[in-house]
Amino acid sequence: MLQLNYIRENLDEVKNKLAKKHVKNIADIDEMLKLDDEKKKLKLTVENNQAEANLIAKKIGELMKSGQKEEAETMKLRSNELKDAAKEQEALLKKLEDDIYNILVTFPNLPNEIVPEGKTPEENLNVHEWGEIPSLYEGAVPHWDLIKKYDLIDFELGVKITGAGFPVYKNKGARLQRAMINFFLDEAIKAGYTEIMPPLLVNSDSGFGTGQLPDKEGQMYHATVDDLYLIPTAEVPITNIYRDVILKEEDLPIKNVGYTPCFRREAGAWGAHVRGLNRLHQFDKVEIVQIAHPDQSYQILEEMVKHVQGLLEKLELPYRILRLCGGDMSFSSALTYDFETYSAAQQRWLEVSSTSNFESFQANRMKCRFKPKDGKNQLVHTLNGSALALPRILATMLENNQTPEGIRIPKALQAYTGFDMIS
RNA sequence: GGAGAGAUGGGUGAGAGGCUGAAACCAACGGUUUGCUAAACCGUCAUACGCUGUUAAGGUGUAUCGCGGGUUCGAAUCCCGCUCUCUCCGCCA
Repeated sequence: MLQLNYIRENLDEVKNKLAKKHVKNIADIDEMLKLDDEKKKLKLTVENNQAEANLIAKKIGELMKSGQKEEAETMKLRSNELKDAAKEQEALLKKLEDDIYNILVTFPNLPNEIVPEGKTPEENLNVHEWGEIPSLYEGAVPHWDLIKKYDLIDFELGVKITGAGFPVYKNKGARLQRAMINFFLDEAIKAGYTEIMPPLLVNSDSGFGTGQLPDKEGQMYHATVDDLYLIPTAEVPITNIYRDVILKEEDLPIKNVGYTPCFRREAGAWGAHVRGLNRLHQFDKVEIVQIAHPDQSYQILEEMVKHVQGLLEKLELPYRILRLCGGDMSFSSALTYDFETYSAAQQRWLEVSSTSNFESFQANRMKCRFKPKDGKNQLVHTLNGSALALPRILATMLENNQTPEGIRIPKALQAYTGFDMIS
């Protein structure tokens, strides 16, 4: 959520930046500011009345004590007058506040200056590429065939137990999952992150804090009996640790990492390209989250990007980094880097990580602030990144490393898997 | 699932219609003392949004004692509803 005062003080800048994100209702800003002017005026009246009422109440107390009953009764009349007037005004004030808020929450975060112009994924800026795209041997196949051939994942079994998009990992497939999770967690711990094992269900306050609610309610599984949501990413519980918290300046940055399964309904998102591991309702992900000082957040974003690069390079997967253009960025993000690995059998790039700086957008919702050495409390910046999401990593790894003899496991993982070949 | 207790500032916890934005203690911060540390002593120490002020210092108003409503001139305190937490019993990995 943007800060109203910031919008007011930087009106042109805000409008330009929203245009970069292709926001349609930019004109609503003027309407909102107009409502806010009205609100301020009304609020002043209400507060002045309240001040008078408070004063009267105090005086009545004194008069009663000193036994001046009649004077007290006269003052009560004035107090009642004020009260009658207040009722209507307060209702109007509340409506104004609601209206302003409802407009305010429709605006996405402002993009950073270096975000490329553009509307579609094609306009994302390729900022880095690493690794060689492997040429596969004759007879190489996509991962959905490999998993069957080597009995690593059983989608049909998942359908039987739960439904489409809930794979059952088996044998070396299951062990590989466990190995990757441990590898990713260990790498993050080495980089100074604290491991967190959060709950997998969250309440609606948490869903709101990180921005899944109210807009993306349909994307989450909702356990209605208890009104809890299955987390779509560890970002939700791990970031919400700091909801309604005032941190000390020296606590920053806070670096947390967590592995969790992630649950996504992906309502309406299923189409032709989503075979195999490309899109699932349940998948595993290791997420890094940082709570940062505003002055440091971009430096930290670079650090997080480097961390993800390190993981992909250790896994020997060719990848590229895209700086997302204004139109392709998420609602809350100020700057996002997407990582894609090249899947040689599908001959396409697959998104495996998204690493973003949300600046104060989430912090404003969550009311997460820090106390500077001097001056007023300030909102923190929040950042997170997948490090990494497993399914597409697995897909690329299986496809790119396939040989006629079997599938080679990257060196960095062998200590975790206990095997170097799937055959 | 059954029964009971409770929700107050960073923490513990007092307060039971006006003297309470809230005692006391702890923590934190600043200072005095000190060879250093400790101790002792003094002081500061909630948040948001307004108004005023040079976008300063400061002053000032309103709101907030889980949330929502009610009673009252006046509510942390009384009444109603909701939510959550804890304890005991039951069930259970």
